[in-house]
Amino acid sequence: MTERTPTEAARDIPEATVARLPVYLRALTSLAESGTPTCSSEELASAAGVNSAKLRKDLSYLGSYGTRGVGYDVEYLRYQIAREIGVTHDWPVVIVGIGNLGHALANFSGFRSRGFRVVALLDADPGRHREQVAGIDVRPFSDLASIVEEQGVAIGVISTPAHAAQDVADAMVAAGISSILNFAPQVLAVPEGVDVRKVDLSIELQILAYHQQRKSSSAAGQEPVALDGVGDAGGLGDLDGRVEAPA
Amino acid sequence: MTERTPTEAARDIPEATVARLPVYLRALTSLAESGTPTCSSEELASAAGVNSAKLRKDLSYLGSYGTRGVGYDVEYLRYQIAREIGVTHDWPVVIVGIGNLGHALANFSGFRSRGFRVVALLDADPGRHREQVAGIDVRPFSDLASIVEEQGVAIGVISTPAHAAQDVADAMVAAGISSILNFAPQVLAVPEGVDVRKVDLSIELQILAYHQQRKSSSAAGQEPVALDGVGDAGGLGDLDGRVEAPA
DNA sequence: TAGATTGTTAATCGATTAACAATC
DNA sequence: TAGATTGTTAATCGATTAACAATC
Repeated sequence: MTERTPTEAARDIPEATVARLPVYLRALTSLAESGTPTCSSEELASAAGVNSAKLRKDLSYLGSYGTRGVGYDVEYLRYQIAREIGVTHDWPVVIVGIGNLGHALANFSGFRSRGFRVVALLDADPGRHREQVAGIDVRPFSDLASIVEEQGVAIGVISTPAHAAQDVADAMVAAGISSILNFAPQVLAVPEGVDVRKVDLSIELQILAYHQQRKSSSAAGQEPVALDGVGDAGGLGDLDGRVEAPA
Repeated sequence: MTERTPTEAARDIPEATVARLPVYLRALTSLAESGTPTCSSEELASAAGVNSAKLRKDLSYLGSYGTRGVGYDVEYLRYQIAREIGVTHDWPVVIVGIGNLGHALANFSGFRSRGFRVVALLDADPGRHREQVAGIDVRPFSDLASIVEEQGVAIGVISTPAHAAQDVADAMVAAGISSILNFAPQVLAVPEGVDVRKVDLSIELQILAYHQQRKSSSAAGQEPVALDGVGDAGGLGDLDGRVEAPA
């Protein structure tokens, strides 16, 4: 809880709201492209996939940008949100780990169009240093520090295998990066003040599987297949107390 | 809100807990691989990147799988969590949209190793139907329904461009899929009972940018700025002073 | 037994939601 | 003015956390 000066105060946007602002931004961009000059909280909420009470509450943390009885000016609100998020200017980004996923990320147009500029692709494997990906040279990982300094990079993306991720994170932090997007399935330890967000594909699928399992009353899928080695972890007591009551 | 029979009752695991179970599972797998037979809540929590109170509270929703004074049996707890999530058996999965990201997903080993089996890759572009990706034929999108039926697919992954995503989702739902992992930057409308999780790369970066902006005193990603140098955050009305309510 | 650690309680914190007064 | 819609309030719900009694 850092103290704020009165001038910039009033500024404590809840995390849940911060996470939705980019969704609103996208919805507004879409409305703007279709030529809609104005929208109600109901319309915008629906385009963003939330309810209107939540939308209005969220927007209220930014200020009063609507007009009662009328709604919101699409362009105006869009700009205000973009400014709040910080995407009114360019953010240079480095991507470390240029395997399949790194390739996809480097080519991802959604970054560029939202103010994120990929300034370097790094990989520890010298075999990849001859490649170009998305028109950008793949360079040695050891170039990280100089690139970060020269280009003022604050955001790094990790798309290496899990075993390399912590080392990469350490190097990023040492180089001055303080925001990391981590795609490696690995918990990262970072110092206070460094933000890490993780995107974990297999975790997302597992969450879906959990709910799916409950929907299909355990029926759906196939037959239970033993998890390597773990199969009889519980032996008899296996489903002991819990006795599922499945099919 | 489905009614539960008494035998399988007691089963209402909070969403926040469900989302962490896969993290615990991974940490336990890692401990198991390193030959650790037993661990305390403190150790496991640290490996999973949460505090131990939260871990114990989470595990308490599953049952009492630990031993006071001792800790948890790694293999046993691992099996219990795997069973709870539903990854003790195989989940057939289809991926629709085999561009850069679809390629990466098809090749992602983390799926396979966690019980997700990619049974088909689909793309609407006939130009891609000759390809093989990760050893799997790319087939026409129109094959979706028959594949879902034949293979009992319950989970679908969408990695198409945004404009195609809703149509793909509709087709998936019509075919009988009721869990969708959506990578397209598009809000999906689906009927009650269908679960959608979204992974949105540019939203993640925007959330990082928001916090980064506040860390680096609002200035564009320029100055590296000391990590704890947040004290000065805001400079001097730097952000055109947050002078809200601009009429 | 003495030491260790779980499982649970209760307090706190943060997020969601419905309702409505303010006001365009 | 009358109708519409915001911004805010207050109630509710869910998640986190510290503390500790239970118990191995």
